[in-house]
Amino acid sequence: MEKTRPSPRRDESLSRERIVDAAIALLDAGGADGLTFRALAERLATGAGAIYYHVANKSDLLTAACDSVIAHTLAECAVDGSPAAQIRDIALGLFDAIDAHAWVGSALAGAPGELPGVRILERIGRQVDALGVPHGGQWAAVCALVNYIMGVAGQNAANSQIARTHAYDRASLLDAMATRWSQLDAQQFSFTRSVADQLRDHDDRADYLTGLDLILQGMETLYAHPGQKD
Amino acid sequence: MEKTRPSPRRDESLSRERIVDAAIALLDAGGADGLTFRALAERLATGAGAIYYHVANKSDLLTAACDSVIAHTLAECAVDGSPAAQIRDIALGLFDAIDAHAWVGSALAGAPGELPGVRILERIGRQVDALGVPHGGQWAAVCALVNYIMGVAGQNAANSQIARTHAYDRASLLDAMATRWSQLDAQQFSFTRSVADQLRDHDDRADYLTGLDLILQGMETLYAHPGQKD
DNA sequence: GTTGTTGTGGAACGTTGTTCCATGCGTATT
DNA sequence: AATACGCATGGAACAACGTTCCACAACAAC
Repeated sequence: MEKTRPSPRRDESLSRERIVDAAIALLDAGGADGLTFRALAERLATGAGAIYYHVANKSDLLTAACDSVIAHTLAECAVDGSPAAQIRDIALGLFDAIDAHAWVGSALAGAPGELPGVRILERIGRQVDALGVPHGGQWAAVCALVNYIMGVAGQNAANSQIARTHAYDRASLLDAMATRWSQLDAQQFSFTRSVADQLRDHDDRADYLTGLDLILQGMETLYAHPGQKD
Repeated sequence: MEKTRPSPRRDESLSRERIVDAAIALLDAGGADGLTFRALAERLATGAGAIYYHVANKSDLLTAACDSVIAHTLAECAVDGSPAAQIRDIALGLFDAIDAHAWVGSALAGAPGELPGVRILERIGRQVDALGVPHGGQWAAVCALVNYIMGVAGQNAANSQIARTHAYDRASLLDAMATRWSQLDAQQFSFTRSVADQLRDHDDRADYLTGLDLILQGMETLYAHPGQKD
């Protein structure tokens, strides 16, 4: 039986929601390392112990913050259009959300099977079903899409983590990486050197979409389905 | 000018290689949290300060340990067969390596653009080129493959991290997750519930390969190339 | 033997997540 | 109205971590 909250002592009393909101603010401002129980306590004008009454531990808090962002992101994705178009819309929405809140990437990667990840699985799974993929192949197909998205998310998270700790911007980070790549051994790393230049001014978002389309195309080809096109 | 090492004081003196090997042993035994400068110092019968003379910091050490595993793994992959077959071989080799040393997954994800990641990029890039993908599409294609592999790696790392801290084995972990999924709201999470059962006894490796083939198939379809089949 | 450099070991510092507990406030009971 | 109870709070304390620092040992060169 749910007991109605016995009217908090103040209107500004502590609550899981207020804690999660403050955590998101700290994470957005300081990256994954910006979330600290001490900073959180200060921002909420309380002690560290009080927070633990509403939140199990840091991992729990991080997952809750992540879930808040994911839920809001998915709520704003289109619910019409062809299945493939919806998948692209969801994937792009997630990309932009993770780009804006890089910590979401690592939080998502660190909490497999938890609510935020499940939300993504659900939304993509429905569209894969609508796409006509046979039941036997749905699990593998959805996993492929989700794993790809998570992989990109992880890379983005790591990149902006590095950018933050080194106080670089994205451009100089990529430039430094491209320079390092082009100094590699010519024989041992011929391919890497050949793409080092493209690294400098490539479009993350566009490449992301291209990769997504590769998977979607593979699904369409392998699970040949009746007619419906993008 | 390279100065020849002035003959170390002992044969069992400290060296970067010995440190990295000890780090790998600790990581294999205790997961990503098992690597500690104190534990490392104890195992090497020295102090923490001495280690810092050979290694810049923990991140540097972790990347070096990761690179050692990746380099050895890639060295054992087949160098014959069709490009697609070689890509599968490389991807499977990486999967097994990360399965055996789960910490490699997170180390790889946390060091984008560093040597271990570049090794993977290079090996896959060459095969994508051999596959007949036009130069303009190679970067995106390779990124798609690598991102997918990294996504799976991250998930595996997170899963075995959880399994370790909760002292679960893989089976009970998946079982607990499946149970949690099947208790979700029937309307809001219909797809997730429909695949919850498949979660219990699915084959990670097989699903991984299926996803990989999805991408390879997409590449074959989109970048239609002359003849060569798997 | 003396000097100088290359490595070494361990103490110390600042920061973190987490635990613990004395205390305050609100509600219910008498 | 006074008391008692329990939810919720704030902050002190603890163990562990990465990292820095420095006194000093081992070897090489002279």
